[in-house]
Parts: sequence; C-alpha cells; structure tokens
Amino acid sequence: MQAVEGVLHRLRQRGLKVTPQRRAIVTRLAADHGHPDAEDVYRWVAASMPDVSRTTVYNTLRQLVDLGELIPVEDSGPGGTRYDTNPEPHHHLLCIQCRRLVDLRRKFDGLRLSSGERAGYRIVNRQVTFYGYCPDCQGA
Amino acid sequence: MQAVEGVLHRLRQRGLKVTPQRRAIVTRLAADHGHPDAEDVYRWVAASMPDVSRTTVYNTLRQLVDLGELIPVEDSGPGGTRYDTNPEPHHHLLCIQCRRLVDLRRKFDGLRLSSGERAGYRIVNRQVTFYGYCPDCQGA
DNA sequence: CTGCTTGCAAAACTTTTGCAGACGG
DNA sequence: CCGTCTGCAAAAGTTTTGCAAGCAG
Repeated sequence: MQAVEGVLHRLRQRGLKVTPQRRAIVTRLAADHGHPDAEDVYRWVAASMPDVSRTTVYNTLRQLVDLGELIPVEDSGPGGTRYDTNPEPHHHLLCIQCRRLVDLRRKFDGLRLSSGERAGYRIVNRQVTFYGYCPDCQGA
Repeated sequence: MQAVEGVLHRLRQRGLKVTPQRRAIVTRLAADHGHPDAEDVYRWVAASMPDVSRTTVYNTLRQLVDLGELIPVEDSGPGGTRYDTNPEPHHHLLCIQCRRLVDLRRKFDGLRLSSGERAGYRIVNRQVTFYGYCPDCQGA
C-alpha cells in the first residue's frame, strides 16, 4: 500500500467516501508489509474498532483492488485471498508446504516477450515466483 | 498430466486403488492441455459416467496434487482452483480481466537466486507470470 | 478379506448481496 | 440533502468431512 493520505485522497477523487472504517483499514494495510488475508485485516481493524463488520472489510478490500491500490497475491492455496501490502514491484518466494511467502526485491532481466509470444495480449506486469521449501519445512 | 498408465501405476505403488472413477478422471485430465477447475473435470467425467459424484472428483484431484501429478495454477481470481494439465514446465500469460490463461513454452535465463536471496529456501520450481489484457478484453 | 473408495448429505469457509438505517461531503 | 456506506442476515460458491455400503487387490 502507498501512503495513507494519498490513498484516501484518491478514494475521494473517485467519488468514494472516507469513513472511519476505511481510514482504519487503509492505515492498517499501509503499516504492514506482509501478505494478510481478509480475516487478518478484519482482526487487526476490529482490535481497535470492535463494531466493524466483515462486510465492510471485504467491500473495502475489493474496492482497493478495483482501484489498483492493493494487489491480490497469486497463491493457489487454501484459505482466503491474500493481499500484497508491499507497494514496490517485486517477486515472490513461496513455500509449497506452509505457504510462507517472502518478497524478493531484485529485478530480473530478459523477461520480454516477442510480439508472437504475446498472443495479442497487452502486458502490464510480470512476476517471477520461486517455489520451494522454507527452512522450517525442509525437515518434513 | 503425464501418460495415463504411468499415473495409475504410481497411484497403485503408493497404496491407492485404481477405480473406474479415478481412471476416468486421470484419462480426461491427460487428454487436456488447458486449465480446468474441479467443476469442469466433474462435468467432463460425468458426461460418460453420470453417477460419479463431485466428492470423488474433489478427492481425486486433491490426491493427484498431493502426489505431485497435477499442479494447481496460481490464479487468485474468483471461481474454483484451476489445475494445469500441461505436463511440461512452462510459464503463463494471464488476462487480468477475464482470467484467460495462455501457456508460454519459452525458457527464461537469469532466474537464479544467490544463497542470500534464497532466504534458506530450497527452490524446486520457478515460474514467470505475465499479466495483461487479452485481445478480447482490450476494448473495455 | 481388509481397508481404501464411493456417494450422499451436511458442514465449513470465504465472499457477495439485499436492505434499512446512518453519515460523509 | 443526496448518494454512498455500514452492519446484519442470508445467500452463493467452493471444498471438506462423517458415514454406511461397495469394491479393488
């Protein structure tokens, strides 16, 4: 997530309203650089705002994704959709066993497709995911 | 998926039984090089075996994944988990809008991590995903 | 025969939707 | 004030689980 005030400003610009719930959700996301799911965000926000509902958290997360302020993680595991709160473009290291996910800030060269390979797609992003076993799961 | 008989043989080796349902599921998966979800597989198999149950399809797909015979696709979209029935290692081109997924058979160089970057992980696979808009979705 | 498998029904989870009342700008 | 938002409850969609009967090896 980007800086809190910037995100809230862009929400307002697009006709959305800045409610205390949304401010809390955005603030909490901006303070995190991990990969929470909706339930994590709900728990975090509910800790200081006990009357918030899951509906509001789900709705807000969906809107942030629609607006491009938040990115869902490619995960394919059980459990809910996880979101990427790291604002910079980056790659991932995913544990096949426990699904622990580590960010890789490095850039990779050579990730260009020829027009034939593009199959008519207009490419807007590219991501490398390394699959393996994290230190804790190498015993199993 | 690999060749049908090989998969069935490995099932047997690990103490699992080869039932008509499993044979039908594996055969159908091996005949496809797309990205079906569980419901697709159920419909395909049910076409020639109307009494098969969703439970059996779900159970079998889960077992094939556990045994490493089938790979769940990194997707992060709505709808069920999709599986990759292309047996060769490859990369993906995913439409952000309609989630159409195209395989890329090309290899990419330079996808190696230093031991520091590996963060203790034992890497077993690496995949590049290109995100963009497919030809049909570029109008929107 | 033994124990894995099947299919049904029901449960468990995650996410979306309908609605009435509340509130941001 | 108008239109959006919130929170509740319920629905929808996917996947798992408990269990009795059936079948593979």
